[in-house]
Amino acid sequence: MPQDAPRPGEIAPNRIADQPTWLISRAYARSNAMLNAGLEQHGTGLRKYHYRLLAALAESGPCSQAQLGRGTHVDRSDVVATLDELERRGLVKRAPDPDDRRRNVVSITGTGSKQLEALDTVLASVQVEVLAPLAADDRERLIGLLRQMVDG
Amino acid sequence: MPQDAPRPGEIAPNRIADQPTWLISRAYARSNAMLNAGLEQHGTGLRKYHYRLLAALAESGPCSQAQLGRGTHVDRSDVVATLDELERRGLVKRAPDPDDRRRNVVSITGTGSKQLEALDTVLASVQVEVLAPLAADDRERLIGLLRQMVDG
DNA sequence: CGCATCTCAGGAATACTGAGATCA
DNA sequence: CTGATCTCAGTAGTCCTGAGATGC
Repeated sequence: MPQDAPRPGEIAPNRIADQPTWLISRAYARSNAMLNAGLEQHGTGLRKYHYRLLAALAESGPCSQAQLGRGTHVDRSDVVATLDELERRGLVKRAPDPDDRRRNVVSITGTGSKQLEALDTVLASVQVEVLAPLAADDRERLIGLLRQMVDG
Repeated sequence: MPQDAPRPGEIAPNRIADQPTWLISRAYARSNAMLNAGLEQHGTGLRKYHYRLLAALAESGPCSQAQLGRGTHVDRSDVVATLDELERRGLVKRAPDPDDRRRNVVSITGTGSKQLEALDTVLASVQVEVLAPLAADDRERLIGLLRQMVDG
């Protein structure tokens, strides 16, 4: 059981409570907890990195590991390990690129697409859960502001 | 050198790009990078946890380790290790609580307060940097929405 | 040559769990 | 006895770095 739930009358450092870095960190912890709970509920042992790579592959089609890493912000080193895992489960395939023999062409398999669909369903409800405290128009507003901040 | 900078024409998974969990994760990565850069520039080797505990102590006065952990969302186990480090540097003091002998009363020292002041200066500019891509009124809006999300 | 790609080995900070000893 | 506190030991996932081998 988590023993660190805030209590009435406990210290809550106002000095940092309004700092964007603090709020973003809190938002991330919250969002991540819900995301991990969703992934765990799915029960396949797949995690954030697996999902990111599968989603990118499904959307953009087969591509190299380097492209995959850049598009999903997964480090090149972790791409290798995550793809090892996905390949072991038969969710993706690696094949040498005949046009550039440095590269692997990674593609999602049929099994992988099915897994991804199931994951998408679970994670869509996580998105709703994350934004639940906000009114409908505030959700769009927050998304817009965040996108502006990370893109700019 | 980071090789994972996005390139024009590279895959950018739209399927997940508008998901709150993704945006929050991106925002956190960005904010955290700036925060860590600020802390490193300060050059004392102090990190997020050290700062959180120092800030909470300065604001709320001496308190127990459990209170400290709950107020700052630092795990009880990490509170111990972080306080060990802070105490070793003379930035905080631990003393047994005469009223409840299970507890330590933790307080910030003069040296600790000075360090905290310096950290506050550095980190204040990080806050500005994090919000830089947004217009002035959007910054307030984002802060309000985030607070609402993490509090609700 | 420089540069990109894939892989491996490993580090560092974050976040957490379980258990034991102590004490209210 | 129940439950809180402090401590220790250890784990897991995230994020990152350096270096080697290969190929453009």
